[in-house]
Amino acid sequence: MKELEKTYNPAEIEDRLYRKWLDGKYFHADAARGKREGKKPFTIVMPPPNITGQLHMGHALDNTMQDILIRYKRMQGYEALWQPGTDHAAIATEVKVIDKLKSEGIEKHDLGREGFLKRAWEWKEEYGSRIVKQLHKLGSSADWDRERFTMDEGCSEAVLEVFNRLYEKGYIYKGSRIINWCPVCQTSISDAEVEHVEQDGFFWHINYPIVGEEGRFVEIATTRPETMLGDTAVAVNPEDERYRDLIGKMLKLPLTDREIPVIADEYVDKEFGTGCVKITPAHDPNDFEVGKRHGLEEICIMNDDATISAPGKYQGMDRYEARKAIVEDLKAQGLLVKVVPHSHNVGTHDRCKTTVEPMVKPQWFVRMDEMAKPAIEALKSGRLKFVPESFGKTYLHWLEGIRDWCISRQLWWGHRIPAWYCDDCGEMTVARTAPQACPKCGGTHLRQDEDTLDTWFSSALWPFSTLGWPEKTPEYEYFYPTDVLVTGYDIIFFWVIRMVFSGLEQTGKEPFSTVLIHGLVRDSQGRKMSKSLGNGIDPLEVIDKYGADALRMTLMTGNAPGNDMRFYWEHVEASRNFANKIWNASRFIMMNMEKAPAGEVSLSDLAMPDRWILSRVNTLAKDVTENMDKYELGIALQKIYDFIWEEFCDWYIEMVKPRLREEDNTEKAAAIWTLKTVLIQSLKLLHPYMPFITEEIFCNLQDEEETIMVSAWPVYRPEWNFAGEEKAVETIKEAVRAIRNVRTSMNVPPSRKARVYVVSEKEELLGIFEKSRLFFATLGYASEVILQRDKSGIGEGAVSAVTPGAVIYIPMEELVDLEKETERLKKEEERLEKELARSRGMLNNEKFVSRAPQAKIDEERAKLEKYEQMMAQVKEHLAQLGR
RNA sequence: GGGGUCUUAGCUCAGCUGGGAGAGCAUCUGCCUUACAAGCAGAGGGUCAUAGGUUCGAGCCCUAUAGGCCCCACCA
Repeated sequence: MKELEKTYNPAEIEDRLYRKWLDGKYFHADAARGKREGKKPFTIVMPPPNITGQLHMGHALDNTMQDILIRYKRMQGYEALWQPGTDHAAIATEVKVIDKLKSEGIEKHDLGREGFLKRAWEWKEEYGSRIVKQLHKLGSSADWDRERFTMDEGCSEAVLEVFNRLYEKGYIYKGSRIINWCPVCQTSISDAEVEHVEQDGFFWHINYPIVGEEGRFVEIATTRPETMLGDTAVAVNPEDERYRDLIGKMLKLPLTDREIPVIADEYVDKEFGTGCVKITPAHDPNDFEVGKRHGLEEICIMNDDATISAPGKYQGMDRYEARKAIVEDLKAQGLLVKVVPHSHNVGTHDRCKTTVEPMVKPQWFVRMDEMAKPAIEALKSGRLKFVPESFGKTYLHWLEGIRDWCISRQLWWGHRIPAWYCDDCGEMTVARTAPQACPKCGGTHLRQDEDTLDTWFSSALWPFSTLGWPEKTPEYEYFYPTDVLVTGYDIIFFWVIRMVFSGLEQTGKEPFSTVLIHGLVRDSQGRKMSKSLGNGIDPLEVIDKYGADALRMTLMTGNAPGNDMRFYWEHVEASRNFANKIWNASRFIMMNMEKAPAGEVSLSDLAMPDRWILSRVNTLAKDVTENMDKYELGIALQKIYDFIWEEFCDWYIEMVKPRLREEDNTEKAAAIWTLKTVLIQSLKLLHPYMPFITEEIFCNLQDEEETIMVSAWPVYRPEWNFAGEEKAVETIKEAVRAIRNVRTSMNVPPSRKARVYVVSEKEELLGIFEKSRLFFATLGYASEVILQRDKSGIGEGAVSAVTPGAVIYIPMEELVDLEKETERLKKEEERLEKELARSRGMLNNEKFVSRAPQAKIDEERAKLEKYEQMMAQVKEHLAQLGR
């Protein structure tokens, strides 16, 4: 045991302790050891941060929650594995690397695929570990020895295996379908990556002339006039009387020399627009479907960069430029009927915010219908559950309406699609390894597909690929399926759902049983933290200034699952203050431990307050455990906070001080033993939340254990339950509060001590005060405590305070202000009156008495009795004062 | 259009299976009481959005309404 510094200095402590934990291998989980020692596994896979990423508040919250759960379970004796790793983040990384190359004056395509990938790997080596180091600063107790990367050998192996299996099963196919194309990133993206943004635009009403009927037109309305170059029909609703005669007629497509038919399709809403819709199968997902139904030609009119490819005057123009030109030309030809302002949802690429261009391209897809079913069943059966539950609905809703997943990306950084094409016969071969020759014609000129896989394809396998799957490794056997997945609600679609169906399909099991969802950390004004706004708070800055424990505590207090929270520096300060509080309480306790009398202390030696606090911390352990098991991390923390600050520091330590000043005796020894014991219990309960400060104090406090990290989690002990003492101490506390209250209202300074009379007819109650005499006097600023059965000898100038079962008198001759005293008593009378009315109302209600649980009724009766007693006392006093 | 969620003290938020409304910060009043002024002791402050309903009893459950936020969706 050594002395602590006078003020808590996190910076000095945190790095040292983290190093110690790493060196001690405390984060390491081991399947063999777990099995050998008969421990139950507990596993969390860390959502792999992008290698492009820097630690932000979202990571800090996400990882704090995981660390809390892992540390908790580890202390409970589980073989707790927190599996970390990083994600190659296909698009994000590719963009970064391209930017870096540009700054060197190099274009991606100048380097070629090989050269580019070499640079990308270099980039990964340089920056990929940055975020991992930042997670260390947070105190994350992940098993870093097992750190994985979505593109490492094992994970790539898993990707190959899954791709092949799904292909063999017919769940992966290649096809020319309409997909979302990002003209800036020059790649296809999945539906989940499209963000719909409300934009102000226009409805252009355009007349399409009817062939052979001079002067007759069909008026269509469109928000995207430029796509008319790719129109291959105009559709009306078959039920629409207005246009029935038009069906089958041909229209002259303005600005082109093409003629297109009028077709009938249910898709058209009679009520919307003009009831006539131009159909552009190659550039609109709905039109694509209509086109398929009617066998329409798909005319692609755009290049990959969204410039017009259709031959003619618009060729080469950007899509918006072309829009302008086309509108002008239509106007010139008198075909533009009107322009109506119209706001509508526009699909944008979530990463770069570019407006997505629907395009028909050959891409790879995963069929979702079959795999969605078991994923839906997993939730419905309860094998998979969300916390909070409401997110289960989001999950179901998405799965029930799921469409095939476009998994091919026109990027270089990622897992290359394992398909090879024969130059000789055109045969396509999907395989686990590059085929030597074409299986059909035997040709040896094989080219691998140029595309790579959606980055989420590999993340979807993360819970098992990181454990060695498809090999049946000891880790996979022991730790899989994992237990909890912790993540934000914003990536349920991207990731959680895909992990669930992948896990079910490949391993036959849900990859985890619980999904713990948290919200966003917003700025103090409630805005999302973002780079563009510049309102982000850097978690590392918070750690530097206040320590990781304070940051963690800030993120966890008052945070309920799924709810967003706001970040305030004031909250960090409050957390820091709490750390300081514990620090100083510990300092005080250790100071006294040095002066502790020798000898063993047994439970029977404990005084009333000792038993009280021991009983309280015992209950706390039980409550906190229950809350944590229900993932109510914020509630558990609040309880720990309240216990340490109020019950332990403000009450117990103060109660014990007088005893600590005495000569060595059993009572003093008992106090010191209790202080130490309760502190240790508290530190353990707090450790998952504030790992550093608890470890530092724990290690200075005792010599038996090397770390709090793997010390035993407090469990409820029946022998520490002292219900009688709990009640007794509550009585004393009420009396103390009453005294303080009276004194404050009389403006009596604490330095002025006074005699305190406790008057009660109850022997038992006087007995409690007798036992508490010493600390009661200190807490109540008493020069002397006098216990008696009646009011004799107290004199006139005494103020009084009514507590249940006893009345307290404090002689304050010259300080007594009759007016104030009366006022105080009247107020008390009023309060009691209300309570009595409430209580009597309940008990006089026959239905309450007949239907409420007996315990509730008894409780209420006891209260009534108590209030009646107190009321009688108050009235008596008022009478004495002549009021 | 569908779904979710929120509305509780001046501010930010908790409130577990329904049983006397809580915390932090802020405000006010006293205190440097030898662990802590990053502290101690007190105090004020809430028709729990509104209206119905269920119940002996509702901040909590049900219905509707208003407002905020979010997600999903193919109305061109």
